[in-house]
Amino acid sequence: MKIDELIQSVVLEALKKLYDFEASKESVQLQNTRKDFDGDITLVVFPFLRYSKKKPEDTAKEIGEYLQENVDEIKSYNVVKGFLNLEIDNNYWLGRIQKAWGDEIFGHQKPSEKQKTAMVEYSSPNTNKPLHLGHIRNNLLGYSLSEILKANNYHVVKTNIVNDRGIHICKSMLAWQKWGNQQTPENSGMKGDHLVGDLYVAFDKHYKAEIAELLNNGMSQKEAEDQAPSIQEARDMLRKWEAGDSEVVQLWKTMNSWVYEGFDTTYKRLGVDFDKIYYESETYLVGKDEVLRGLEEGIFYKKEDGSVWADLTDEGLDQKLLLRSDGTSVYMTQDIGTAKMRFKDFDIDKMIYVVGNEQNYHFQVLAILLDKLGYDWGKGLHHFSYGMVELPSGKMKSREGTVVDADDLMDGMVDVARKMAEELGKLDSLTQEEAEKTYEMIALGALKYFILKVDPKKNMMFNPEESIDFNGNTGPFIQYTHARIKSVLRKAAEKGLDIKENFAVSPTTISNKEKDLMKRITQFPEAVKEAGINYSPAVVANYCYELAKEFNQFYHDHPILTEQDSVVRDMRLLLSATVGKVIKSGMKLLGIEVPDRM
RNA sequence: GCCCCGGUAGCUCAGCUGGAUAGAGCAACUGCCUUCUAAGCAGUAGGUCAUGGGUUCGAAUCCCGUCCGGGGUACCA
Repeated sequence: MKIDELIQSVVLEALKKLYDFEASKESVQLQNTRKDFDGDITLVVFPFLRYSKKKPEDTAKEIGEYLQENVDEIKSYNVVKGFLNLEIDNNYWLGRIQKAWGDEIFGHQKPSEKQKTAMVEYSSPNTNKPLHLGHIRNNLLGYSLSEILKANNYHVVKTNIVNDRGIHICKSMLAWQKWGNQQTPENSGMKGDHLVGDLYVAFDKHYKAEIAELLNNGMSQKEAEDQAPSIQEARDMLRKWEAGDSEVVQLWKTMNSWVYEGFDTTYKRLGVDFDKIYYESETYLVGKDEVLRGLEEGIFYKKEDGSVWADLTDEGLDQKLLLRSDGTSVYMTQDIGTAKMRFKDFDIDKMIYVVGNEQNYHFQVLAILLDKLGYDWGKGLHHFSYGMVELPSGKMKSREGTVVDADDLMDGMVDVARKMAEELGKLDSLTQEEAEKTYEMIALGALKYFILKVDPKKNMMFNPEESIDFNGNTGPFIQYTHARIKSVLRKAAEKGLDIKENFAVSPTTISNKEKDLMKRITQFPEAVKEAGINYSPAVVANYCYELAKEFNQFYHDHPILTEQDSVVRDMRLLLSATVGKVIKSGMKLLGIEVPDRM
């Protein structure tokens, strides 16, 4: 039994014996003792005063006395106001570390029979432009959340819904036909998604020019936007696509394949992947059928112009469009179809959508609509709503060219990592190839940690000039700590020293810093669990940082290999090895690799 | 207008379901490499937790108002 559970139950016992009161588990508030006080675990006694009818100090003292007598691990206690600080025997912490080192899956829950299936949708790009910083946050969160859920005994299916059809891709296709000069990724050397993205921008440029001309000729803004030849042609192309025009469909397939190749490269570099990919072109008709069924069954209604709507005023919401008057489907229609297909394809217990908070309303409505359509899982959909990434210049806007491109960003960070490492002369002993691999690892580590350490729910600021940091509370700091540990372990191996798990030390030879570090390690499973419950990779990120920081403090003033007392040396070696293992394991949950040297 | 989210040090962020004197990093200043990796460690300075009320033994945390910022809001996704 873990020490806090034990203390909790003995506290309940004490309350019964001392004050004849049956308290609830929840009323026993245990927390880690603050650094400025003596002790390891603190019991807050304020809630018990009404039963003890004594002063806080006296109540704490009585409970403290009882605990010390009945819990072997409690060495001593002290009372400060209403806080009962308990000091735990050092050997207890050492025992936990010895156990943790031997535990293959320390921090993870054992996979069990009654594993639930969670499907996590993330990434969800449009196929008309390359991935940018906003997608990066999405991808990193989705991937990390999946890893964290796996560690919490979920069977996870990572999925991606690719928005591969619609007016946006037609715009790029049209631009290619008119101004593409037969360019392909092969003959231009361009990454496919960038090539298509540039065409999209080219379309927008021409379109804008046409609008300007029409405005000059006295047309209204709205009319001009509607009448411009480019947009007319794009719409025409979309109609042809929906009609299955072979030439259009062929071009569509070709250009999408360029984009997918580009995406794959970016995904691979980011270290994310998917178990199942859905394409909107394959789900939108399913959604349309569902909407039409809803219409027949009187769940939805049709307006005079032919458009189909849902009335959500009973739910305190508005009317929601489901099919346009021309019969074409909207985003909501497609999402209904995708959801239905997923629940048909998999035995899903928990469907999680990793989508930005700007779509909170959309997912609220989606859940209600699916529920109305008779799907009992509808209300159970979970929108993992994360905040936006803001730039110093404000919000990112594709058309205004203020986006930070994902590939460019990664390239830039690798450059900085390389420069930094060269200045420090850190990787001179490595081969060129090994060094490049390490730069990549550090750059990605910096980027991923920077994004994941922030509470997902909150908007965050990213300054491309300043946010690239490798010191302090950063990924590379944690990676560096791991490399340091590995270095010590290599030297230990050279000296023929093994990591021993079973040994006893005199409790007094464990320093405060060593104990702090041991306590921190034991908190890893709680951090993983909390991250799973709250859907928050940030919990794991911040834990890893605290652990690394504490290790560095320990490392600074505790010799390991040069320690004369062999038992103390073994303990420090074990402690270091365990920290290294936990850092690696924790960072893996964030999708961050850690190097053995840097 | 209405709905949702946020406001903590100059900047970027922690602060768990209310608990002790509000924590990190960056930036600034000061020390520490003949000893296991200085991408490190130690220290100084920096705060009316937007603001006004309320709830209670106790509020950055919960409730209400105000101000500021962001997002959404019936044929974009």
